[in-house]
Amino acid sequence: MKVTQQDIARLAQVSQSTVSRVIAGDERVASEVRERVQSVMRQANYHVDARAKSFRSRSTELIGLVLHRPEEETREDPFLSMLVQGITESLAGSCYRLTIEQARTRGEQSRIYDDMLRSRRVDGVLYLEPEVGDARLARLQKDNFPIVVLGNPGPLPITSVDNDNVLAGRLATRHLIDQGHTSIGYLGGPEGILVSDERGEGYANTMREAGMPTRCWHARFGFHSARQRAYEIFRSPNPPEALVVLDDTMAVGVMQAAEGSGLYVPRDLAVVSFNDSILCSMVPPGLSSVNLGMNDMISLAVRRLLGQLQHPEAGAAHSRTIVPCELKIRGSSSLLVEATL
Amino acid sequence: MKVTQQDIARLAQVSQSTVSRVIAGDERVASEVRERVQSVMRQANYHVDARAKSFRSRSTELIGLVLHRPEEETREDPFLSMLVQGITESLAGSCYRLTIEQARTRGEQSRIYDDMLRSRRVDGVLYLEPEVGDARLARLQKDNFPIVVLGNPGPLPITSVDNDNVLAGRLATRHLIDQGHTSIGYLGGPEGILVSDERGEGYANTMREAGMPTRCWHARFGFHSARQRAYEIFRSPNPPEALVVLDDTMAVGVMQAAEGSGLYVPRDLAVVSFNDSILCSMVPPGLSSVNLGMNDMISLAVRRLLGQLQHPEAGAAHSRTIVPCELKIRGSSSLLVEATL
DNA sequence: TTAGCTCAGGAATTCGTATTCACGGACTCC
DNA sequence: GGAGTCCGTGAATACGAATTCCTGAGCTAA
Repeated sequence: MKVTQQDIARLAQVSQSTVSRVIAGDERVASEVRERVQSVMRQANYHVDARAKSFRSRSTELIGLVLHRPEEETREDPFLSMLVQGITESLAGSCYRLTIEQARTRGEQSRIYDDMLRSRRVDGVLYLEPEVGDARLARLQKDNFPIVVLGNPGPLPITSVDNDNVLAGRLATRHLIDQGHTSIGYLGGPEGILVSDERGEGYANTMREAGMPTRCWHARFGFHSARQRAYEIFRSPNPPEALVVLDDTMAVGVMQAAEGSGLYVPRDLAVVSFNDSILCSMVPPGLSSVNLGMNDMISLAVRRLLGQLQHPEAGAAHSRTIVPCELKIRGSSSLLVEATL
Repeated sequence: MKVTQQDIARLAQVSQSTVSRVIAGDERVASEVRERVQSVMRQANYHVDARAKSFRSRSTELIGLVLHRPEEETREDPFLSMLVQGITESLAGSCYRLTIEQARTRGEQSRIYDDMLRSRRVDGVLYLEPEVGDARLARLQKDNFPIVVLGNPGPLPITSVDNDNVLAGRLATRHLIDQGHTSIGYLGGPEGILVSDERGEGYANTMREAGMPTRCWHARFGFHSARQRAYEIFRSPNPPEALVVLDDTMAVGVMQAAEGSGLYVPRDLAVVSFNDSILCSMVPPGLSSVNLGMNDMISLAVRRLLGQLQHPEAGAAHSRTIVPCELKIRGSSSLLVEATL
């Protein structure tokens, strides 16, 4: 049957309290007793019952993350992989672990976060990309749950870690302007996606400041959709000679469409995108891309959350951190750069 | 303060037991009482305390997964993304959720699985790619913990879901032979990786049966390492005219090295790899790849595990399922196929 | 009419651990 | 040398929900 601290106590001729103290590493237990208890525990193959422990100590030692259901195209999304690996790696060494749920729809996400925290299934959450004006998030914040937002919490006083998508958009656009292009377009994701809009905003601001006209297109996420939209763009009356594209996957679609349309990259079409993923090295002539510091962002967010969990009293303080981004220039945007992949 | 069933009971003028019964959906509660209780719960914004519930009902409603630390190159591994999305999606509708931990080393993985189960942090696990002769896994099996292996459990009587890597290796090789190639090599991962060895075995068997000599190379995982190794291969005295490569990412590295070595794919070098990921469509002229049915494998494994959790009495029975694999032919292995990406 | 049965719901118990309180002995300090 | 302090340990309690046991009311059947 199940071995409990009671059993260990009996075998080691001590009380259950002492067993608990040994496990907790309480200094006040005599080393002789401690060793006896530890030896018995080892022999009996005792493991603390996490359920009882979390019940009694009021802590599940779990942090939560809610994804939303991927579209078919984003099943292989490398960002999710980075996210999960980054979080679990940052959690190593702490007592906390990660639990993940999936929301069917965008709106369901906040419902699940709410339920997770209120039913105490987790001690805190990494809140992924809240929607603007998320009332549930606001209430959770008021109730002082440990939350760190990955993205933009809007006006809410919640600790957040984000990257500067507007700036990233500017960097990409500025670079293309510096390369001498004047006819530069932006290909974003579906309308209303914050990340896409922000990068587009950076693009638009920069173009306006340079006195150049802006041209924006939208496509669904993923390679195929971007490729198809790019074909349409290249067939249009006055196609752009450079494109800022929402992410690397989509940019690869664009480059393939360029090739299929008889356009050479970067001579006939320059491309810059975002994320600086491994893809950028994979496709000739190399894809220029803005590195958004995702890994830093993730590990920083975890550190912030762990901080909150360890110092719950500091509830009032919150911070907003923007990780720096950096443009990596490769062959897709510059003839000067060798095809350094 | 915290709202408990006690509080609800008081407000609704019933006993705590009745509140619990209402929550559990017990038929025997009069509908009038039920509605009163439910209304009070809603007003008080009551949420069941998951910690107390899991303590009392002896179930955490969590299933566990242990990753091992990625090498730098596999941080963006799309397989992990598929895995997490597939699992969480398959779990939707059940009461179970996913929790993920990371092992620093390959050997630590089984330690963590062991601890998870023995300390009852999870109700069951999806056991990823056990090492051959994993003694800890054997003991867990004996102790009747709910486990489904994703991969090969060896001789252990544990339910498992796997793909047939040997067959996949055969399909890839057979195809290259059918294309008229005679000098076909295999580029695998690091030595001792089961998946790599199995695919290599399929390759070797097929070559032997066709009376052709085998040539195997190894590289570390990832794009860069494969590219570098491929350059070396192409510089060698008698380079192969076709390569079976461990996975798509590595195959892209190979194709890039081919281009850099003045070899045209598929004319001078044919390439076939495994996974049939989105990459295959991304790189010209399209990468032939064996689709291993990962998505099916994942959702099947989850279903099996849920089955075990719901029918723990059927402990003795175990099954082994092999999901079918299928070769997708693209431009990298056949001149006949248009560059259909 | 009464023994027996059904049924809704209350009272009491239980799960395994962490923690608080209590206690006896050893020690310190004036 | 007596009062106060510290220390190691055991006894007792609390955590919140699920569950078992029990009760009293209403019903059926002989």
